[in-house]
Amino acid sequence: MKNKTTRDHIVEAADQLFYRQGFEHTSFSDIAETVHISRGNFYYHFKTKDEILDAVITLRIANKKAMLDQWKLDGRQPLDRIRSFIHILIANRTDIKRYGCPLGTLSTELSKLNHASQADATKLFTLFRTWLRQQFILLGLEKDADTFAMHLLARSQGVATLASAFDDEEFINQEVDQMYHWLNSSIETAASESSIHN
Amino acid sequence: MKNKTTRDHIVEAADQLFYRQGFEHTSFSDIAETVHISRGNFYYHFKTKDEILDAVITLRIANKKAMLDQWKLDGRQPLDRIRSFIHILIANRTDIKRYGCPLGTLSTELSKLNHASQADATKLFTLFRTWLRQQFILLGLEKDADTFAMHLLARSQGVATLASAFDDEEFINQEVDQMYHWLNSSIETAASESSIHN
DNA sequence: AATATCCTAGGATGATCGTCCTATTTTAAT
DNA sequence: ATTAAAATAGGACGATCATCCTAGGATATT
Repeated sequence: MKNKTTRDHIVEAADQLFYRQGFEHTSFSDIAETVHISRGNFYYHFKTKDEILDAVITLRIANKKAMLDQWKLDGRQPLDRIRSFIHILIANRTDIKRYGCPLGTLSTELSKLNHASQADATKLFTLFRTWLRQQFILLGLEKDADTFAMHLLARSQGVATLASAFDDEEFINQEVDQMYHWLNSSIETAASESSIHN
Repeated sequence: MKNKTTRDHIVEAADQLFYRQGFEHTSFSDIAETVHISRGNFYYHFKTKDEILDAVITLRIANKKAMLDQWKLDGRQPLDRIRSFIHILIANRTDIKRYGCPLGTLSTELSKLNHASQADATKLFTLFRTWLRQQFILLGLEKDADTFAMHLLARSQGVATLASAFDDEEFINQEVDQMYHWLNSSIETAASESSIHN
């Protein structure tokens, strides 16, 4: 494991601050203070705020990719991997309750700012969408794979938003249970439909 | 219908701008330009930006209440009223695709800003939550009324966020259809369970 | 040890923002 | 018609922001 560079520290601090305070509401000074670095030093590593944003998005994509890859290395099967995705809401429930979903809130904010990097933020969604779709395909649900993927993304998103608005952690548990049930019944339905046609 | 005052024009312009650009990203000048009013005149009507925000939230609550009341005046029954709620996603799909959900995006932004009015923004959610719960109770689903209400809120929220992120209007149609089905089957399930116990 | 490159610090700049103040015009009441 | 109040205009202020610049210190290569 390489030693972290100043640049790494900046990006990680910005990542957290953008998540907790939002991109626009986070200033250079905020990040500099967090990293214990002078504002001037900043400019050496990042010429503009947009460059930091790009770096943060790149970092987030890399982190999420690494997480998905790790699940595969752990030997989890497709169904279990989808369950792991749903379980993210539980694992991160404290942060989600406080700050919402890191994907959705950034995407929404950049959309309102009409920011050039909004397309990059959407790539984070696309990463999960493509990955979820692939898992459903591996389960033999090719026909509805993308629909299922988008459905799960949307529900996770909604749960995060409302859990944050109502400051309600129990709601996350409720909805996660329902999503597990939905997953089981979707697979059963598809399996019985398939057996009918065979 | 009373003539609109300058104050009304300001609040309506702010309402739209906060929705499209976000609260923080909208400046006094932005609103003043939209209303064709000098920045100075502004201060006469609203001493602080937070006052405008409060007025906007109050307006939104009033508008939504009026909408719900109208449905009742139209003679719609509880089941149909819930369908009308789901249908909002279709009716406002163009705006939702572009700017997301007006409730969720404001609530999320104020949460990140740690803004004092965040609790008021949540009242908008609570308005729908309470109303939906009441409709489910009228349908005889007392036990799960609040769970159902929150479930519908969350799904609408998620649909809006992803439709905006992926700029995908068709996804809204897909999910709305699924929500209609979910509504029917939830009612059927509850009815059959009730008949078992009787 | 010399030197070039990397890294850091902190102030300067111009723009924008929310807020405030004061002067002028319009409207309403007597 | 006179006068008090409401409404409007536009500039001023202090703070904050992203960005830029310059000077000095650290590090590495030779």
